[in-house]
Amino acid sequence: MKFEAITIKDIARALNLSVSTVSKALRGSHEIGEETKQAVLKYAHEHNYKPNPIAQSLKKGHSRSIGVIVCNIDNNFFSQVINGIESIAQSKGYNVIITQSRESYEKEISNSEHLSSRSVDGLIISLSAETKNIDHLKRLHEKGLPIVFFDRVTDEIPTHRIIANNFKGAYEATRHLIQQGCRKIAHVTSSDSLSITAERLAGYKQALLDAGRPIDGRYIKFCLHGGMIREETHQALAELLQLPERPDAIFTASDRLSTTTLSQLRTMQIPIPCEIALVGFTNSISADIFNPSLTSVVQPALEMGQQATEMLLSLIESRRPVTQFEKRVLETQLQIRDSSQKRSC
Amino acid sequence: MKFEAITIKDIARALNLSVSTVSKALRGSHEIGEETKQAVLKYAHEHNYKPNPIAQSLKKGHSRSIGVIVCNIDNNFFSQVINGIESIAQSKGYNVIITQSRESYEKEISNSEHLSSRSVDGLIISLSAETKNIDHLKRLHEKGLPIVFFDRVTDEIPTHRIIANNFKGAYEATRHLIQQGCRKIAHVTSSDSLSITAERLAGYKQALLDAGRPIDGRYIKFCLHGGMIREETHQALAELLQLPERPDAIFTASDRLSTTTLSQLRTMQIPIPCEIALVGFTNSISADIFNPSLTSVVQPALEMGQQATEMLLSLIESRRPVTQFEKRVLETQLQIRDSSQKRSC
DNA sequence: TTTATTTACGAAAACGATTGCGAGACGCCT
DNA sequence: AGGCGTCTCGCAATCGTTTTCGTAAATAAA
Repeated sequence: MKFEAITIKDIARALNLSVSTVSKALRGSHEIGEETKQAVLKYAHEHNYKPNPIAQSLKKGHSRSIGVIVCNIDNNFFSQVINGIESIAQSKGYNVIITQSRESYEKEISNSEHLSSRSVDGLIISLSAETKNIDHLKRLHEKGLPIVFFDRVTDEIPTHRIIANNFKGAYEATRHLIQQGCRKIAHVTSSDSLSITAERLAGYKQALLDAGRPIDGRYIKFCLHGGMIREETHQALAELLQLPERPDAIFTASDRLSTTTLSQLRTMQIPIPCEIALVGFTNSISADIFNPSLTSVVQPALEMGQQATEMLLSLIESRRPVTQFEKRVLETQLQIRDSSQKRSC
Repeated sequence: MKFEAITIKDIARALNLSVSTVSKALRGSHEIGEETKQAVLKYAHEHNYKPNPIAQSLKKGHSRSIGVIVCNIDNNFFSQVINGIESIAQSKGYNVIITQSRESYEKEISNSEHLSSRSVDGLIISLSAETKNIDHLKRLHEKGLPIVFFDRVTDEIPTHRIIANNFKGAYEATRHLIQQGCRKIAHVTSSDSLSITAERLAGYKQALLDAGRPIDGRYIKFCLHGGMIREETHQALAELLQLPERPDAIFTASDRLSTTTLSQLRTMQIPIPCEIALVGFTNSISADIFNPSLTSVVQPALEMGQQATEMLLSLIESRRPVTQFEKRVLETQLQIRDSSQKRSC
């Protein structure tokens, strides 16, 4: 099956003009007479002519499309970011090609190469949990592909970055738990190679320090797959619960980790918040109907996507090489709900 | 900024060959000597040559990419479907371009035209809630664009379709509520122009009829935006609660509708399931941690995406025009949780 | 030795669009 | 009338790749 569309040639033939004349008329060139121009425009419109973007891309050397790599779209944070990306991209006439790394280093590489060879004009990416080496992105960047990092970023590549204030978000979450009277606050987080992990961990630690609490490594658990594998989270939880002094609060550092933890604490029939208080780091739109409703740090995901796209497009459309790079930090918000409030116990 | 890649020409020049020879060597043509072939392959590999897919698309008339239109990716059902689509597409070397109609007829039109003019080889689509007229898709289909419908389908276009067994899913959900002893079962559903709405409504009605219950239109509420607009759902709920005989159960027919309804019943402090039992139609991975955990009809979303893609690819890759079209129906599953179980009251 | 066949490669057109340049046609000026 | 500029338009090259066809040389067959 083949999709046949009307081309500039068809118009030229029908109107007995040359291809170049039609092309110029379509673009409103001054070198085409008003009469001819109108005729072309009229015919084109009547026959619903749409320039072939493939041909245009080939000719112009860009595709007016941008690539996105996230670990998983089945995640409220990322799907909201993508909404932001799409809204800006669409308004500026860019296509968005979304791919998922599924937290796999290999897939991240193949996706990035696939996208670049598909001539995307730029890339918006949040690193996978497995990614420790970013040579594949360096290569592309050095060859001139504009890249913007969001959320899980790296400073090894000189380009724009945009993240949430993970440190502060984690700090506030932890401080909140402290204020609730929790004494043993555990932190369940993702792969330690991720920037967000380090930032959130630092916020957690600082809050403890500022409250004069000790930092105990046994209360910090890394889940390399960020909650995507239930057993992993389950294992981490089990270890926490077997500690001589059981934690009376858990601060989870990612979307999936938060829901998985909540789910598993419930199957273990551990009362939340009374036995264990819980604060998540999630953009779930359903956090308020969880049982118990989940206190969480939420990120301005939509805005992050929008701003990332704006930064990328400015890179793409910049006439001269950009040398000044920005690192934007968006504020998070702590939404306090039942899962962390000890006073009701 | 410009992304410069190595081309077939560069190889030709470097090896003192003609472009055509290089091209053939790269594709392993028999008409190229083994020695030359190896030299080309070696050089290409060493310089990380990647054929320009844009040029290939232009030449071959297809792009090895498929377009997807859903109303919203920020929805567990659709993101799971997309996961399915991506998994198959990627394994067959196809790119996926995802767009969102956001339930808008206008956006659906512009997206479909954008995609087709971007030379996608095929389209996988779930209709928007606003869509009543599908001439825009008919046009594309008649011009030869392969289309596969899923979830929200139409029979006005002769092509493959894949849906869940919405009738049966709704039937079982309603029957379950009847078995729980509910006497006044309301149905909150989406726009009545959607195929899924009609199918689920029919299942709901049939279950009532089979139980010898009357069907009362006042207990059926249509939300044109499918829960995307809170006020709309709120309004529907308010009307239901003001009925002389208040419903003692609600069966919601879509993902967002289910969470929104649950959320709003909770803010109204109506005990679930005791005052009102609730059954949703959702693929939320968090349904078990809702408060109360939500009984729901879940669709095999991943499978639906996979099969839709397989059907589309068979259409795309078919040598001759396909005239035999399939309508696949996948079974749903009723996951019974707390929100519908009256016995604990 | 001549003719047929195979092997190995190159020239050129094509995909659809863009664009610099050249060339008629026309009017205007001196 | 000749020269000049202006206005319109077409020619042809270009983007990177694929593919058809042609052709030279090498080999096999006669």
